[in-house]
Amino acid sequence: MVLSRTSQYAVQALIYIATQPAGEPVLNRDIAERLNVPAAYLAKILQSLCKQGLLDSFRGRLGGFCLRDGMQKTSLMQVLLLTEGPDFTKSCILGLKECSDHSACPMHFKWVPVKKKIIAMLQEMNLEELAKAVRTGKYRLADLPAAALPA
Amino acid sequence: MVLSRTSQYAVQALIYIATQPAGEPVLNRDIAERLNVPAAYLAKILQSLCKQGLLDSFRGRLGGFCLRDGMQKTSLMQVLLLTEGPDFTKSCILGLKECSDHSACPMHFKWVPVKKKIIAMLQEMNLEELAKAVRTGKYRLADLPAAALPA
DNA sequence: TATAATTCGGACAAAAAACTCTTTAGGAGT
DNA sequence: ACTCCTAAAGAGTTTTTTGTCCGAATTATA
Repeated sequence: MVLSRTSQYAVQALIYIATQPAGEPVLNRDIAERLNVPAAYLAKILQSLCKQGLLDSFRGRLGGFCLRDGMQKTSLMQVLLLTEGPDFTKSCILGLKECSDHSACPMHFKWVPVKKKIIAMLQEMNLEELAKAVRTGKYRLADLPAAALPA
Repeated sequence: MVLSRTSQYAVQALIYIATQPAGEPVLNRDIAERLNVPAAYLAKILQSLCKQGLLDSFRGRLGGFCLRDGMQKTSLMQVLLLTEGPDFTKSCILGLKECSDHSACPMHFKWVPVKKKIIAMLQEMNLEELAKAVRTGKYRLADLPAAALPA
């Protein structure tokens, strides 16, 4: 019931970045502090998301990470396809290499409709919306009291 | 989308054991061959399931593993609670230690109903039923052609 | 131009998960 | 009693995931 830690950090960080004023780069260090996750590891994850086109990065003073233009509405599904790999939704729950309607594992026909629900849920949540809900104070992004929010 | 390999092996093995005549111990070696899974590793998993009360084991000639009496109807939920641990269903999808209706992560209220579907699915599937469906040839347990079945 | 602040890249380390090997112990058949 | 077949147990190995460290490249500003 479970995403890899890498995916969890990625989603948390992306939502956090989306809560911040667009165009102003956010420091890796600040994200890491705010989310209470290892900074050096988070940096790797963010760098990878840059290469994959979700984020822009800027070096030097006033540097940091921003959502790339037009990526505000990226769905969690798209994010997880990047962090978990393109087979994220494709694999058999019991690990069979071949498992389809035609030749199925014993869980297949119960699992497929549930998996569809999961996919639908992930597709209907996007960074902008989630960030908005976090900004209103409705939700917590980390195991810490909601941080003071920018005016 | 996603069980640990350990859980996958456990479920596959338990269903396989349930397909075999009750009371006749099944050899670890045979299960491993049938499922195409590392035998020594599978043995550890089965030993653990013994300690946890799901299986009985017998040493020496005519030894092997059987479902413990009365465990035929064990649900996949019960199995996964053993293999994935008791927090299997309890943890936050974003990894927050505290995440509840009262103080939620941004995915919480979308995730909870989906999680309920998953849990319901896992609770309504039990070893006996699954084994029966496999015995009829309806489903495959491994990436191999369905094995010849005992008369 | 110098400096401080940042990301980038690669190597490294630690921890967890997956898997193996070897030895011991127990039970069945002869 | 002896032998063979099995699981049990524990240590060890390999692979993957998670996490650290450090030096180099880049940029704003004084």
